[in-house]
Amino acid sequence: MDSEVAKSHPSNSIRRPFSGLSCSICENGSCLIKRNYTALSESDLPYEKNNIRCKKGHQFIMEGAPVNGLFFVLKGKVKVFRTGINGREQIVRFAKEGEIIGHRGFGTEEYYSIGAIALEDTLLCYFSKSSLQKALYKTPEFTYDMMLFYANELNRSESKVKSLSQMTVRERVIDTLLYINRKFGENKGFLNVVLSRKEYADYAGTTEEQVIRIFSILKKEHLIIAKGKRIGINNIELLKKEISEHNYFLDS
Amino acid sequence: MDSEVAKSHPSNSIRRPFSGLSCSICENGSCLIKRNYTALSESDLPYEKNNIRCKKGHQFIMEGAPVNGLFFVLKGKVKVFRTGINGREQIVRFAKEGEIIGHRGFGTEEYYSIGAIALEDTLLCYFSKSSLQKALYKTPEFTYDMMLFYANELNRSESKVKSLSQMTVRERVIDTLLYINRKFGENKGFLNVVLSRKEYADYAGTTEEQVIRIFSILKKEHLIIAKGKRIGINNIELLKKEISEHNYFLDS
DNA sequence: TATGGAAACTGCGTTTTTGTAGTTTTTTGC
DNA sequence: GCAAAAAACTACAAAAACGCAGTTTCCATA
Repeated sequence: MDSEVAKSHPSNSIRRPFSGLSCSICENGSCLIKRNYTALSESDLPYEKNNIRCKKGHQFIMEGAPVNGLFFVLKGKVKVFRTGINGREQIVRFAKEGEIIGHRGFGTEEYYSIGAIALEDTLLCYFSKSSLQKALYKTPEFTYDMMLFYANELNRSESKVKSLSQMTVRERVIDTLLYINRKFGENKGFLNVVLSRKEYADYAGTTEEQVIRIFSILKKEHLIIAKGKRIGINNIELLKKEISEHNYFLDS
Repeated sequence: MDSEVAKSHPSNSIRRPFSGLSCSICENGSCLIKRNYTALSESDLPYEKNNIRCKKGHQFIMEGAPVNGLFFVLKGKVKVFRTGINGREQIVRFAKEGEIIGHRGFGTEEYYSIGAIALEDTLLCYFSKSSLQKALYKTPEFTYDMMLFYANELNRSESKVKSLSQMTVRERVIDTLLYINRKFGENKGFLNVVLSRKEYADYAGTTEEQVIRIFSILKKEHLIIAKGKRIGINNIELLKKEISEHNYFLDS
């Protein structure tokens, strides 16, 4: 399967770099990287010894720290944020198993412009900048995939620019709920991740009180349900319809 | 010089793809592409016959049109936008000589999510998707540069997300003025591009009236001057200072 | 340089969003 | 399971942003 994907190279299929890295392999201590890229040998993209286990709440990337490489999420959930005006937190995105963290700093910046915190116990794999550059240099397929990955992230980011500049707060909160739903899915009728109202606000670009107010209204309208911190989406079709004019970008 | 840049390949220097294409060459009819990428031959990235001359106000990319390639701005100024809610226009970015237009659609989308209009008489060079993919496939350096270019755009876009979600309208308008100043520069004390108040608003994510109101205030505070549509920045240090907490990303 | 149309401007009322402060509910650690 | 702490909630007041409608200024063109 891997080789088949690799062969189809210059294509428009959305394929995430590192999609060939399998979690189970790294979990059992000795890590052999299952590769998409047949041209890569062990020495090109060596497995770095420091697989990192993060407890819930641990911040493993600090804003402003020098960029030495990037993280690959093997297992768990992560929030990526930056600190804004008056220390107000801006959540850039959420990440789960199979995604890359810290790639924004890879291109041109010397220091991380974001911080990253584990939302639950999380297993990470770390790749140094130098080993990545070696791999990129040697493997056009890999570089091409990285390019597409960035292009995709750019689309998602621009979609957010649009929503922030044109949607009402209510719409942005709904948009956030749908994003979380796409990203983490549901479990027994509730979103498969527990976030505080403030975290919803920090992603939606508003305040905690606004989120609380709008959640209250949505509950009265039977569009969502809330049991404490756990939120469930009752009528996803109506929610989608409400923001359908605004073509939000699918980012599962 | 070109070959020296090309040799330094896996580096973090910000180098725009196509930076080796020189405007003067294309202007005189017969176009020989001056290349950064020594590995590329004429057949890899052929010069497409349709160099396009756009009159001021001409829209050369329509939203929703199929993506067949991308445009390289040889000369002139362009605004890139998308139409949002209630037909409200959202200006995504401005582009000048040496920049790429339509690259967002290149990655994974089949249709342009943006439109592009020439702000003045503009000369464009068009590259088809297929010839680009061939060139990308063959030339890791080129792909790497494209990757960095996307990474850069991503940073700029995320910076905008931050400003939209955390700045006041006044701050966003100032931010826009500084962006225009960085992008197009000044000429005899005035910004080197003429935009309507509505265009400033569409970039800042607010309304025409707000821009007018804030321009009035800034004039009274002697921070800017306005002679009709032409805007000049009087005290750039104070303006920068006002939004200095918010690390806006330099995008010249 | 006169003129018609477009853009810029202003004041004011309305709506939306935010902030404060105090109460209730939920979560967490022992 | 209990108590303390944290988070969620509510009502109200304040601030920010918006939209309309009418006026003035600018600018391209005849």
